[in-house]
Amino acid sequence: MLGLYTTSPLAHSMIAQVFEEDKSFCYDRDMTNLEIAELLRNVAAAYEILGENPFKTIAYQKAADSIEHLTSDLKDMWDDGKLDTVPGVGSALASHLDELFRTGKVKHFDQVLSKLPKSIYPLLLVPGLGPKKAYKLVSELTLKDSKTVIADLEKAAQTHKIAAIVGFGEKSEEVILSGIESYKRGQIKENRMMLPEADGIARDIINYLKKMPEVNHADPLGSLRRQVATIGDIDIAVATRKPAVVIEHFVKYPHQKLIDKGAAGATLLLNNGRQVDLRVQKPEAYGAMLQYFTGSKHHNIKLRTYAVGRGLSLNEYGIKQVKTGKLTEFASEEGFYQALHMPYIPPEIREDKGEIEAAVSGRLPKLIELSDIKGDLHMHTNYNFSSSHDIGASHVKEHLDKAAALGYEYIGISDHNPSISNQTQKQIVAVMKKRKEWYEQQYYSLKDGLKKRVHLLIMCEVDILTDGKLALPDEAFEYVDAAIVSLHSSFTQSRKDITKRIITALTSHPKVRIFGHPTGRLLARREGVDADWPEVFATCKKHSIALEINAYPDRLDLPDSLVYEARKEGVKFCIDTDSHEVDQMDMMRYGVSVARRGWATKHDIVNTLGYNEFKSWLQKGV
DNA sequence: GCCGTTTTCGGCCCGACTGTTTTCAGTCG
Repeated sequence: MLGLYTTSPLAHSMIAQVFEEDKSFCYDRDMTNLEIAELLRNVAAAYEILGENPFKTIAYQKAADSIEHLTSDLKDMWDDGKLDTVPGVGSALASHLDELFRTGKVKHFDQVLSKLPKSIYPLLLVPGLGPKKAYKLVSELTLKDSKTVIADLEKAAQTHKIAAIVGFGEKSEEVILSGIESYKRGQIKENRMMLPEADGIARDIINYLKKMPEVNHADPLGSLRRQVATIGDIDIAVATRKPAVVIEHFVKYPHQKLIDKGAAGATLLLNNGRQVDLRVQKPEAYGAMLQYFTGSKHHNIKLRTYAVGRGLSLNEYGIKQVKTGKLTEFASEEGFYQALHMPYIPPEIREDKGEIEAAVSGRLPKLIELSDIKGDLHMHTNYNFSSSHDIGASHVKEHLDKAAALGYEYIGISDHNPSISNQTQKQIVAVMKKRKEWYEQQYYSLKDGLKKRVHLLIMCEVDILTDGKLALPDEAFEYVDAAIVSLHSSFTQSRKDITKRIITALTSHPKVRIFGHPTGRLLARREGVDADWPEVFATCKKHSIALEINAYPDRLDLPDSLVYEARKEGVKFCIDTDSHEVDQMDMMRYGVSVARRGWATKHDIVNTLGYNEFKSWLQKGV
C-alpha cells in the first residue's frame, strides 16, 4: 500500500503560496485540554491531507481524544511530570507538549500546520466536513480568511458554487448548509437534555413497547444506558421475532413527525421536540447489539483491540473468528463479555477508564446499588425559620413517611442556615434552638412504629461565605447533629482563593461532616468552581469529611469524573437528593448512577451504613 | 506516532451511510 504514504496529489505547494500571508499560529502555554485536543486534531488533519502515514494521523487523534477526556488539566500533569501517564501520549508527543508548556509554541506543529491554508482548520468543526473535503473546498473556492471561512462557505453553498466542484454535487450543498446549521446550534449547546428527562421519556416508551407480547426485551442504548449526566438523542433497543409489528406499534406512539422508518427500526420526533430512535433485533443476537450501541466509543474501540489480539472481531451482530469467518451470536451481554473471558462490565463504567483491564484481571469493583442506600441526609422541609435560601414544600412527617416507604433507616433534615444579614448572632442561636425543639416535638408525636423504623437527624446546610467562614455561629452548632457546608455565592473566584475558601470551611468545626454539591455546577447553566480538587480531596480524607454526590437533576454534583478521582484517593461520599418536596426523594437513583460511573462501591458511600454505624461516623468520623 | 496475553517490531476497531460514483472515498459514531 505505497499509495498511503505518498504525497497528496493536490498541489498544496501552490495553495500554500496563495495563502502565504496567513501563516502565523496563535496558541499559548495556558491552553485548556479542549484547546490542546483541537490543536492535535488540526495537526492530524494536516497529516492526513499531506498523505502522511495514516497511523500517525490516528495516533494524533487518539491522543486528542484522550486529552479531551482527562479529568485533570494537562498542564497540571506536565507540572507534576506525569505527561507519560496520559494514554496515547508517547515520547514524541510528550516532548512536543513539553515545548508547548515551556515556550507557548511547538516548532514541529507550526511547520506542519503552515503547509496548508490556515482557513481549513475552522471548517473541521462543521459536521460532515473532514480534512479532505475542507481542503478541497478551501482550495477550489480560494477561501482565505480563517475568521470568516464558515460564513464564506455558507454563501458559496447558497449561490451554488459548490456543485460545480468535482466530487461535489447539489446534495453536497444541502449537506454543507445543514452541517453549518448544526455547527451554529452546537455553539449554543442547547440540545442536550438532563438525565432524568431522558430517563423519563425512555421509560414511558419502553413501557408502551413492553405492552406488546411480541416484545421480548426493551432497553435504552447509548449515553442514557450509561447514565451520563446529559443526553443527546434517545436510542431504544427491542428484541423481537416480529420486527415489522413492533415498528408499526412504535410509530403510533404520540409524535409530531415520523422522521424515518425501515426494516431495522424507526425514528420519531416527539411532541416535546426530542428525537427517539428504535432499533430491533432478533433475540439470539440482542446481546451483541446492546453491547455495540451502548458504547462508549472508547470502550468499544479498546474492547475490539483486545479482541483482535485474540483472533476475534467484534461487531453489532456477534463475535467473528477472524481465521474462519465464523460468527457467534449472543442473546445476552453477559454471554458476549464471557466469550471474551471477562465478567460483565456494567454500562455506567464503559468509558475506557481501565474497566477492561480491571475486568480481565478480576479487579472490577462491585458497584453500589440503589438498594444499598440506608438514608438520605439532605432535604429541605416547609418549616419556615427565616432561612437564608429557599425552603421546601413538604412537612417533615411526609419526609419520614416517604423514608419508611423507601426502606431507609434514617434521614437528615438539612434546611439552609438562618439568614445572617438581618439577625444578630444571638438571635440566630435562639432560632436554631427553637428549630431543634420543633423538629423533636414533631418526631415525638409520631406513631411508635414509624419512630422505630426511621431515625431523624437534625442537620443544617450552612453557607460557605466568601472568605471561607461559615454562616452559622459556633454556639448554634450545639443544636444540630451535623452540618453540610455548601457554596452558594462567588463561584468565579480564582482557583487559589476558592481552594483556600473551601478548606477553611471544611476544617472550621468538627460537626462539618459533608461538603454539599462541591463544584456548584448547574448543568447547561453554570460551570462548576475551579478548585484544586486534589487538595480538597486530601483535606476531606484527612478530616474524614464526605463529599456529597447531589442527585438533584440539574446538579449531579460531584460530577462522575471527580468521583472517580476522589475515590482513588480514598475519600468517602454521601449520596443525597437535596429534596425540596417529598417526591423528589425518588431522585436518589440518579445520584447512585453518578457514584457508579465513578466506580464507587457501597463501602465508599457513608449512607450505606446502618443507623448506628452512620451515627458513629457522624460523631467520630470512623 | 503509540504500544505490548504477538512486548522493542509490526501491527494499529468496525461497519453503516451518503453522495458521487460505475467500484469507492469520506465521514461518522
